[in-house]
Amino acid sequence: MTIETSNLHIRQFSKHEHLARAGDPQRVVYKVQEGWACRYSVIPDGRRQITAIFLPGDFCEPQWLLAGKAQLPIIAITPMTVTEIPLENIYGQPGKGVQDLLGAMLEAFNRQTDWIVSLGRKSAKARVRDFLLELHRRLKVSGHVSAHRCTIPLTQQDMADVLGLTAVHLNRVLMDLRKSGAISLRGKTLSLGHNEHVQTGPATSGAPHMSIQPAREPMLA
Amino acid sequence: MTIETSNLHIRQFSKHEHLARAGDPQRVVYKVQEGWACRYSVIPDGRRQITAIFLPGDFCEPQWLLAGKAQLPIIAITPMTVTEIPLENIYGQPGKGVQDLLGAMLEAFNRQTDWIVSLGRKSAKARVRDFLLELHRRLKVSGHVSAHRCTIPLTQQDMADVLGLTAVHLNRVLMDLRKSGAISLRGKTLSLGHNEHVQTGPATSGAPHMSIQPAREPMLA
DNA sequence: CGTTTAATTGAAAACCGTCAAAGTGCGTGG
DNA sequence: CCACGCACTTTGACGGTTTTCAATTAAACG
Repeated sequence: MTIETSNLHIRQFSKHEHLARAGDPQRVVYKVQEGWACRYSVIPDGRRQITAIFLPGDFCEPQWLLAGKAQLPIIAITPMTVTEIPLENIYGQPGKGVQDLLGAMLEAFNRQTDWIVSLGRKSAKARVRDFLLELHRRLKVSGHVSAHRCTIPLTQQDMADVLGLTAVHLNRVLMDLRKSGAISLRGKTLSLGHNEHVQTGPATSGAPHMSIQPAREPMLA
Repeated sequence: MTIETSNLHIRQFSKHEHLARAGDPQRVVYKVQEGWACRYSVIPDGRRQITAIFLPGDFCEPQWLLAGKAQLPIIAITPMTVTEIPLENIYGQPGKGVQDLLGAMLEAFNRQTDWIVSLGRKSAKARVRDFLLELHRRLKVSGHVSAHRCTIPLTQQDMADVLGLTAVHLNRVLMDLRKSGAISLRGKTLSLGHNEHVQTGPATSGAPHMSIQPAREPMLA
């Protein structure tokens, strides 16, 4: 359902509804207002790998501007509210709109690079810890978090599919982290002990407020 | 060393020389003419994860156009010849140059998504097989390959660092693949049995000749 | 409340890493 | 030309991590 509100198309998705399916032509990009979504692929044996998580404030997905279609399906993890950003209107004026999207694409790119490092070289425990800390960090930006506590609407199967683990093993790691103190996820509530903001790893995603840094002149000025 | 040849800056790198270091401002993007390079990160315990491989014909790295700097180091795997593409000259005219770079960035993005799936959900054997097949496929584009044979200048440690494995285990998988027939890497020579061109997996990287598919009008027309 | 979905636990096996050593190839210098 | 050094590959034995299969408990939802 689409509603026009002062030049802003608002749209809702219900839990487990697809925002896009593989190959769908996309003439809009979504900006998430409320709720979580993810991009995933399913391999032949039926297992799933989640390859991106979309939180409030995120664009979904910037690269649709370039590709004109969704390569992979996006599904809502919770009920969602999004605004639609039409791509047609953006071509003519290569200004702030395009710049924002390309900057967001760069962020997403760097986040993927970090996940390759995580999946390739970190233990299950470190992956889980870093993932939860990253979620907490990203949620801060949109104010969905108090100092040491936030809500994670993912099931353990969802997290396992992000982290390249089985749900059973993820569960064991979560228990382990609880006993180790510091990080505990009970139900949907994530609690961080103190001193959990320390640098745990992202090499590229960098500072919370990363933006485009042109070599000389701003691109597309 | 930089040589001017009809408006084309040619540059050489020797084996193991860095094309860029973490944080380096970049006012150019390279186009690889000869040789291989890779992007990597090193985690605190000293282990390395390679997050991109650059082959002849590839841009290294398109996202420098947006970021204006290298987030991660790039190192030459073999001696290399590259041409420099200055970014300043490209800003003014948002034409083919920018479009090529953004298209290449999209390809790199999709390739990273595929590697997340591979690292997260495939066995070591499938990862190695798919990686070697992908290299063969990519080398075809630049004609560095005969039908069922090509040269892979990577050491087994390099490949292990791409695939998130130890060099010892990678070696065992390679032996296993040789005995299983079909795929064998001996020295630097990769030989494919017949019928190894079948679809093994990439969900997003798509057809060899992927290009930007605008939703309506070409972006930056 | 009953039904469904998600979380938790246990035991066994498969997969992959670690450590240590030996073998191979290749270029450099004597 | 040969000997040496060096980097890379290969092998074995062992241990740890993660998966698999199966069952049970707890929580969420009508």
